[in-house]
Amino acid sequence: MNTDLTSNLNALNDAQKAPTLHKDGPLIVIAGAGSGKTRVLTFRIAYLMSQGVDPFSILALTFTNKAAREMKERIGELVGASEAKNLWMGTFHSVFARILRAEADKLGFPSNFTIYDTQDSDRLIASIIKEMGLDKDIYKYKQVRGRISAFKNSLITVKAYYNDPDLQEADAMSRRPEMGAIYKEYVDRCFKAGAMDFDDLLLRTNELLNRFPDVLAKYQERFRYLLVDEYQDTNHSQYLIVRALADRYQNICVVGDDAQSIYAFRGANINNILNFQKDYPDVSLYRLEQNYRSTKTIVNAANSIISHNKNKIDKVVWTSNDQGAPIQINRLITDAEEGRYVASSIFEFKMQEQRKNADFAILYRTNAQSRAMEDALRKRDIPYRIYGGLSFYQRKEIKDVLAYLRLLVNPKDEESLKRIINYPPRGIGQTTVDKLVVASKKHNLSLFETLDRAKELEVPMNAGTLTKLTDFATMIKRFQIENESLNAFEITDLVTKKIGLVQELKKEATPEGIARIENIEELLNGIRDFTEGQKELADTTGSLTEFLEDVSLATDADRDNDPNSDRVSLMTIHLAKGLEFPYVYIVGMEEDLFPSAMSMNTRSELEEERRLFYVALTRAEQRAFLSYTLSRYRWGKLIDAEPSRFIEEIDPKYVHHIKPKEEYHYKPLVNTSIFGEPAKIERTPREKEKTISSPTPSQLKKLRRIDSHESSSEIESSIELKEGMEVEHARFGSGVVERIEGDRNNKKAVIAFQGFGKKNLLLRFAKLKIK
DNA sequence: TGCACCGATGTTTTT
DNA sequence: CATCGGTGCA
Repeated sequence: MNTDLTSNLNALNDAQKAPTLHKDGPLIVIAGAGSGKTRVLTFRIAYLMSQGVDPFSILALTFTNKAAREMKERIGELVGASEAKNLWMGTFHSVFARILRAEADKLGFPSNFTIYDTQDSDRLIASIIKEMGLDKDIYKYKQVRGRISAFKNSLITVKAYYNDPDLQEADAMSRRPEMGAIYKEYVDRCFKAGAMDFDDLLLRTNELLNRFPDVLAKYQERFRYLLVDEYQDTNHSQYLIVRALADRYQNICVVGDDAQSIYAFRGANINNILNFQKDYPDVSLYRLEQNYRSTKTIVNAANSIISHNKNKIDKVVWTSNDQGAPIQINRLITDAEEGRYVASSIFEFKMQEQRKNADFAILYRTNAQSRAMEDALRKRDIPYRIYGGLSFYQRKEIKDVLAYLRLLVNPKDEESLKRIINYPPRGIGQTTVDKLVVASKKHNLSLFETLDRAKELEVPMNAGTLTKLTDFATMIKRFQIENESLNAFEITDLVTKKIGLVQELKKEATPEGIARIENIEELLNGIRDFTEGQKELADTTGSLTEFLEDVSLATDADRDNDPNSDRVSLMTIHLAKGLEFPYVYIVGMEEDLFPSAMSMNTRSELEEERRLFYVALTRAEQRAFLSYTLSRYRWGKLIDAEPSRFIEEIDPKYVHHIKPKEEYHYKPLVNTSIFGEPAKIERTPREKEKTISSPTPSQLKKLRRIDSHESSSEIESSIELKEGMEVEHARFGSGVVERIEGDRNNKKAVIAFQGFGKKNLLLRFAKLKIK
């Protein structure tokens, strides 16, 4: 065995070593948060390779592409990068998209099939509803899409739907008797367009493995060792794929934590992990319960939260780490103030404890909450990076360019065609498109083919329009020919130049237009990097098809161009899974927001929200901060809020309620630290709530007005401080200015405080009072 | 057919 | 508060 590997293996604890060294046969690792789950997976793969297992026969399914990449890197460090390269690692979606490309013809799909994203699906469903003449208020496309997605994830095909009277009745009962018809039309249209949506990538893989035993056998042979990370978040469709592939050799290793199952809304079935032992009677079960990540306070507080759930595997996560600081709970008036509090707090910790920006994360339940945080961070010049939300590839201008590329790779792609047929405007309007759709149905041709042959098919339209159609078709066909001899970057460059999109945006000369041009340039850079990167890999060609697949399955977290830059991370709790940060702020701890109003109807929904909170809290290594507001902007209106029930569920011995300082709001010129005196806690937060005077509605209005003004810190920046001055700091008490350095916004002062020693404070933000 | 404007409408979470 | 779809006019 590689000596590096041996010495590294010795660094594992016994509980980690056991599953790592388990060679053949099924095993399940129930791993508590922060217990070294990823380590076990990486070492296990490295160990298998050291035992002579061919890397080509190992398939590891991870939850994100990023996780796969990082794991591959770490394995590369253990066994050598060239060997590690041959491992198959990725998300279910990306791995099986590749397999489906190779086998597409068996299912009647072109090998360069398009992957429809959620937006494509929505548009298609909306147009089907419209074409069928259904009431769009009853058939809401998002609900319909959700229903179809649920069917697919449970492997209910159109045929199965029609064979199941219960399903049909359920839809009829909810006044949607045409659900099956929409489902059928949607599937047909996707097929005709040579397109698969996200769910199809799994459903069609199942179809492939079920219908073609030889194909199944091929991949069973190929992937003799299977590893699945985050197994608690697999849905039924994924579960069946794994079971089918593992059936022959039973070398299946799944790792997960039932307490961190947070994807039920997209079909994840927690029973997959709860019942794993039933599926594989010979299974070895390993538990990792020692947490290496967090303080005792955080681990125990998290345990106290999850104990409120009924449906779980019993385990005790523990740690030998220090006790650590209590979890701070802050009450703020508005969401804007919450942002300011977080920014101030981060700032103070940076100064006092010499922390980097990257040591901090702000986690929230919904993407919309990021705005208040961004505003506050910007005001304090704290660099940050947002993950998720509207991802780069979902921006309009990017989707427009990509639509051209998708269309020339797969001319049957109806959604892409509709998107760009008149963008930039070329005089082909809705009426024409509608006529083409009708004709394409009549002749059973794709939309592009119909358009291309509009004349011979005698689609009724005037000569001018016909010419425009021909011009468009000619342009696309020219791109197709060019594409044969160009790589992904060159063809994209050509297309963006030829369609005149950039010129169009330049003409606008608006800030948004400029930003869009920059985005398109960034896209081009991204494609160049991609083609360069692919040159080194033997099994790929750097073709447009591959790039488009990468793009459609990439998440924003994958597009991290400078992972080393020092920034505060902002993301939803869902995206934070698997990550860790020294300091974690969990904001918006309010009823109806977290837990979400949509998830309080059933016990299981509420339990999932609670697991989500568990995930959030266990991201923290050293300190966690919770905050809630009394009112927050939602749909542009100020809504009253109530503290989340989850706050009360934490064992009170681990929390510390920060007493709200009203002066902070009423007199922004007075320098008060947001960290006031520790509140004495004998009561639950909700009881306490009553004793602390809540602002009256008119006061609230006044607060809001102050709130919308400049933050107090900016006003303070004008204070002229000189050496030798005596000052008062809300936290450090009184002190003497020893030295002033820096200029303008970055003016700093070294101040000797009594009892706290010397501190270097940035004047712009330090809350100082001159004595 | 294209564009500017208006009102309705909706927000969980993501591959 | 955004975005979307619909409407009405050039």
